[in-house]
Amino acid sequence: MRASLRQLQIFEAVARELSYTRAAERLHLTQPAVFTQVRTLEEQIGADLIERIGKRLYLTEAGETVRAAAREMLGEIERMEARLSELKGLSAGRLRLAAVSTAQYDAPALLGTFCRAHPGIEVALKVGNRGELLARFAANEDDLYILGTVPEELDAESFAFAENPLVLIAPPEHPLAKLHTIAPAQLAGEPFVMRETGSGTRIATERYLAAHGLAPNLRLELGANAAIRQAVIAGLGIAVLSRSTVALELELGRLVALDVSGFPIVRAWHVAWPRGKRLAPAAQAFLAQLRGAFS
DNA sequence: AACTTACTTAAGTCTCCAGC
DNA sequence: GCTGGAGACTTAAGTAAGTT
Repeated sequence: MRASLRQLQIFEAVARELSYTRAAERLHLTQPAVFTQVRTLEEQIGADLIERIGKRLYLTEAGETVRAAAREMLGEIERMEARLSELKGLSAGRLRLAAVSTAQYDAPALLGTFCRAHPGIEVALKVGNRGELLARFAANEDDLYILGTVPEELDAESFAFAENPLVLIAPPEHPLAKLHTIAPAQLAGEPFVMRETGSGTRIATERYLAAHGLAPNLRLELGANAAIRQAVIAGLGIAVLSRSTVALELELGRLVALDVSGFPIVRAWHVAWPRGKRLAPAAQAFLAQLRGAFS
């Protein structure tokens, strides 16, 4: 048998996703490439590993066996790489970082500083919404996670490393735009554009409104901060967003930050990792940089 | 019935490497 | 240094199943 490590790696991804397309996305390949690799592996092994019933894929018994073996081998290789990079210190290694989408405006600057200080370290940044990030956390897919607040029920170690002020934005022609020290009660009935339930800024907005006895008037729910920004510019409502998300629009005057008491809501960015996780030198160095930046 | 999604196949490109 | 084969990948076109 001449199965290659690459074939096993690709097969493992397909077995995990039960989809050639999703495995291809995960591996940054095209779907036919993934398909042919798995087909070649099957030919090498001389057995079908995957069967298709209708549109769904299933692992055969041989597939389950190969998958278990592939996981062990790939895990062993990962441990070997980790040990080797420890031996090499910070001259080599990998930092896998995941950040909530709101942080995507702040994260690159942090990474830039880190990459200049440690050019031998390969850095991967995944950006997703809060739910996606927590799923990745649960699956232990990254070294460190950057998010607004760390859920209490999460078994994580964390610390705050930067301020994250949330501003209340409106288009410049909005009646409240010219006013100063606006009372929260004047927001009653204002239509809001918000992120999906469970997002950090959504939670902060609802908490603020509730604290002032206001019921949220949700006009539009959008899944991305950029979309919310455009909706507010278009006059569909007002919104609470991280200041870094709208810094450029505020500067250009396409949006204004309303001077409502209580705003900006000052929150902090947190970095988190699974409690007890043995962090690689690269991750430890990144944490040290973050600690240095805020203190 | 038309459309969308997902898998399959064929043909071709690119890169690496052994052998001359 | 050149050449040809192998391996890994992409593009393009096609088919089948599920959805609207």
